[in-house]
Amino acid sequence: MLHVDLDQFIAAVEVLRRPELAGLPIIVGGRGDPTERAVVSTASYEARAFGVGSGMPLRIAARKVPDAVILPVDAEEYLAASETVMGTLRAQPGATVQVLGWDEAFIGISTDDPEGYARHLQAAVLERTRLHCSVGIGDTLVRAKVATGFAKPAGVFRLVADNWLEVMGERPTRELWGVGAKVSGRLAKLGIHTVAELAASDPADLVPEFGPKMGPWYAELGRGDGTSVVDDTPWVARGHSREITFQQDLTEPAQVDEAVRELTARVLEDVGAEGRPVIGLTLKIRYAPFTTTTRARRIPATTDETEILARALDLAAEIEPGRPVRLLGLRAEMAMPDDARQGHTPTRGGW
DNA sequence: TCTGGGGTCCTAGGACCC
DNA sequence: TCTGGGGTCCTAGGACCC
Repeated sequence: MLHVDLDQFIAAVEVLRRPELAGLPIIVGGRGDPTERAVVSTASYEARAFGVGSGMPLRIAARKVPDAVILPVDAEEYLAASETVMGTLRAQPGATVQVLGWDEAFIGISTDDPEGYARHLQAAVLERTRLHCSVGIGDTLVRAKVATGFAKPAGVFRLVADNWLEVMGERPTRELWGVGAKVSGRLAKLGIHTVAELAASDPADLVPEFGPKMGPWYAELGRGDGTSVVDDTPWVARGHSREITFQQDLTEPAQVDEAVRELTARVLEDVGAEGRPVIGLTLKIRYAPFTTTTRARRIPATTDETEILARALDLAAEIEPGRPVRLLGLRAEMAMPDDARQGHTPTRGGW
């Protein structure tokens, strides 16, 4: 299968509607105001050269790149561009398309010439959207996904069982899809630093550290193994959430109360559009300066918005009085239809 | 330097039941 | 008084991804 990933997607979409920005260091984040509390969503390659990356505070990014063009996030525009890209991929005869996000998808296809097919896809996407993409070819989803990293920008790379260890073996485990900073550190404590070492590890040896599911799964990941099924079953969200970072920390209970009403209204916009009952609520609380905690409740299934608001306010009542609050998030978990796809990427998280 | 906003899934531990 | 063994459900927290 193939994995398609648009190059610097958000920045590229911004350049499409403002061609004069081509070649400039572009930073997209928040409302585009670097004096506000916000972080970078995407930086163009020109801005990345200054050390700016996703997740960095916008204020810091602006300091690193004094000449940067800083733009607000325009989710609707990116979603529209994404739908055109995915539509182009789905229009390819014989292609099964599993969307992973705005700018990524797996493509299941049967072909004798995957490189040729990859080039064909790139040309089709470029012609339809004027956007460039990179394509990874693999014999598992994990290998295809990792391959795309070697294809950037605008290239094609093949990673299969035969060359997996040759290409990835000496690289740190952190480069695997699903291994982050924490897990790579815990693996290192077990003497496992490289992908080859992880691939050679006994899955049972990882169970005490990572549990019965994750332990063996990491060993499999080290070998690049896993599913090779591209699943285009429509995705059904398990829940919807909204977060607000306050420009000034909240100190009064009345402010918190008002914020929870606002959050609930926003979450219900998404939930209400689907009409599925809410079965759980989670309130995320970030106290200043930086401790995050959650309060969760399972609730009797309901679509009654007054009832849901009352439950959200119950959770808010558990916020420690007098402690400044910097962020609040509310997540509503919804009942799942029986035929919904269960987990559609080889890793938890993602889309 | 000071940390978005949207998601998914796993684990540990306690409560509770038989 | 001391306390099995298995199971499910729930909450809090952690980790990762885009």
